[in-house]
Amino acid sequence: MSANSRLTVAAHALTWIGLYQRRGHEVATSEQIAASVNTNPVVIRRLLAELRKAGLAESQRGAGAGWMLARDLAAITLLDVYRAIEPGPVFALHRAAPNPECVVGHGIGPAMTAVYEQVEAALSRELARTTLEDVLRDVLKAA
Amino acid sequence: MSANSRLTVAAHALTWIGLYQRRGHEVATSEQIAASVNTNPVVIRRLLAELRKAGLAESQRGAGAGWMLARDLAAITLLDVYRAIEPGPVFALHRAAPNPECVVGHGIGPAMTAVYEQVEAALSRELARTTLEDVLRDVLKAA
DNA sequence: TTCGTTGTAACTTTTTCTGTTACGATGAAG
DNA sequence: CTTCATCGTAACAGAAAAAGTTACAACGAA
Repeated sequence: MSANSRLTVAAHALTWIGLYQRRGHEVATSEQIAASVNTNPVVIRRLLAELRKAGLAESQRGAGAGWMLARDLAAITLLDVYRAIEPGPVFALHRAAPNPECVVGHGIGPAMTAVYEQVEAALSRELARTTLEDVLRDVLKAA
Repeated sequence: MSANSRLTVAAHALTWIGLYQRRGHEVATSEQIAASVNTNPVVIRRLLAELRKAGLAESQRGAGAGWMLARDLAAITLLDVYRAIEPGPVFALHRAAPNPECVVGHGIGPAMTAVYEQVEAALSRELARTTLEDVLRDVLKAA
């Protein structure tokens, strides 16, 4: 599976902002966040832009600009983050449509789709069980 | 998510072999299977080679060669197939290690790993609930 | 010996994520 | 009303994996 790190980085960024704000700061810059994640600030801005569209983050422009949480860490689940940044499903059907004249080729798509929907539902239930507050608690416990 | 169709194609191939054998044939060739999946025979051979390593399929060489199931369709779950062809996890941690001097950068890896293990477990449970016999039944029902 | 099929290497194409550079837009501060 | 730090975003390069393709040696039943 060509796994990606988008959910990890998004959770990292939001958790970082949450902790930073909890320590009395107004806004966090993409450069600060990128320094913690160890990546390029543009990568962070792109991800946070998607999270803003989903109503999880907010940004200010101009001098003293930066990023804030739109809601408390406890009100953001990993499912919220996942849905904000991963539009596609985990499993895909055939790249090219299978032979419709073959019984299996004809029926396999709907059959697998039904299974994949159950899998996505289970995955969603699991991601919904953890909030970013839980993540931050684990992070601070490890320190 | 960079979804891939490997599980779909593998399930398709095994189900096709199962149905073909059930209709009285000894072996199925990669060319026949590829015609149903609508792909290149080498793609099928590569996938089936991995399934053979996992003990799900068998092959004969020489003239009249081809592929057979190593066990009945009812004894193969989608989890078996998934494990045979997908070595990696669904979610990845950071590509480059985050800043270890930052509290979040230091603790986020273990925290997310714990979550991802729960997610993979849920995904496995769900895939284990469906056998290829179930898939074939759905396929034939749709015909 | 023939011949159809597997086994596998090698290469190309496609796709997605990631990293990087560049620069206009914004808006608070002075 | 100028300055300047930061966002917003386009554009492109690089990396990695899946998928497609070609080629050919190895095999083994007939």
